Amino acid sequence: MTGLAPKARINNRRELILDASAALFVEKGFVSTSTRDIARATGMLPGSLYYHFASKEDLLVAVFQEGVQRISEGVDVALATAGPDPWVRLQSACEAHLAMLLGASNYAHVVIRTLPSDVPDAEKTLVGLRREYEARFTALCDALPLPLQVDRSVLRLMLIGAMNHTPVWFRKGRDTPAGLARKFIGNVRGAQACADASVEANFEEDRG
Amino acid sequence: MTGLAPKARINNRRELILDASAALFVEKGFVSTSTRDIARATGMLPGSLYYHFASKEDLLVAVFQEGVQRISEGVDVALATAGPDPWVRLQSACEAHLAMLLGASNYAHVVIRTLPSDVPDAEKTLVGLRREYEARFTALCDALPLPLQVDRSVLRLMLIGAMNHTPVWFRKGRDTPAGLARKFIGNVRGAQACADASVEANFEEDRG
DNA sequence: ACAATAACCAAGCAATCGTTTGCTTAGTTA
DNA sequence: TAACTAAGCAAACGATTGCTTGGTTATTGT
Repeated sequence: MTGLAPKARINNRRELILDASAALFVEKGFVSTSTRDIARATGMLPGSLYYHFASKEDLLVAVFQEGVQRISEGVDVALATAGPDPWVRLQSACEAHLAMLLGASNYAHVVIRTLPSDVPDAEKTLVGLRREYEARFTALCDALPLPLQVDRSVLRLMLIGAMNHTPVWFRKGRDTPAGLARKFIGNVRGAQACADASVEANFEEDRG
Repeated sequence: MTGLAPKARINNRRELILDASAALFVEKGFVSTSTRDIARATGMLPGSLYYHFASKEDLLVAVFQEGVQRISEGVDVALATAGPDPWVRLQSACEAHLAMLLGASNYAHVVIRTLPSDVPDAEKTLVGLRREYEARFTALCDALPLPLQVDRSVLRLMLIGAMNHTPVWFRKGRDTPAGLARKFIGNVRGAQACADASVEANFEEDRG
């Protein structure tokens, strides 16, 4: 009777709780979201949440984890069909990242909106999860054909900062994740752009 | 006896309260900072704060306002001695912005760390203040000699996003605001860099 | 049919929240 | 010295917070 895994009952509302929490965490932030808010959104009573999650912070960690997994999968899928060109690969990753961040999934948004230092007890966990994800961009930037004097680390952090700031100003309809990814990469291609300038003007248009 | 302005007593602790609040808002965020935290940090009792500020939100607005003013002044001063070159001017502005953000002044950090949507009642005020400041970068980016197809608005938002993300990863000693500004601008100079490549390799070193 | 348990409700706990109130003290002005 | 006020203390207000506890329902395997 090791019985750790709970047998799946028909209606497992765990996911419902996670969905509602993700939406609320995006809308009001973690600290400003009360367990009663979540309970109300799921049609339960506050205490009932604690059957599924040990604490409010555990709930955040679960949402955060799900967010990291989804955005990771999105990027990985994009990279799997991106071809060999380093710049195209980076742009594809950015497009997937932005699509997750600006699209319907609240989970990814929680990951970049939640400041780990706001949740001291879970800080290390969250930072670790995020770093694990961002390692993808480390690899992508290291693979770029860049002059030696370019600080790839700064380039990566620049891109990540720029992308994670988009939820503040993005307006659906005026921009698209694909369009932004193209402009972002275009802006940092730098010297490369001189050589092979308009080579992929057509590549950009068959997406988004 | 219109007497709206309070006569200055010797020890006006308003600034002390603002300083302590700014530090705490940076460390723990606005929502997670209690009025008791602020009171303890200033050596007062919680209620005494309300002699100086009508509400906790008003206190935030005051800190935010001070932050916007300081970072604006920093950028304006930098621009006043930056010369005519549009790229140099932009880089100087970025350097000043980063210096404020990563330096000793907590006020500037509050401005970029506080998500206005976390404070619904003061949201419009904060957004307005921030936009007024960021207008400087709109002008700077519009002045850049760029190919027509470059979206200056996205370039600006990219830079701002990248800069405002630096507090997350910046390590004093490993980087400097001036160094980062140089790298940031270098990364987005793009096609320009081909033409006048190493012209200002010496310009960068006499600062920071 | 029966025991087991997943899933939830109902109620309330102690702690903390932002804020208010009434009063005191120190300093200024007349 | 008397009137006034800036500044803050002491104490508590009602509301909200995350969470616990004990009981209830409904589904499940046997």
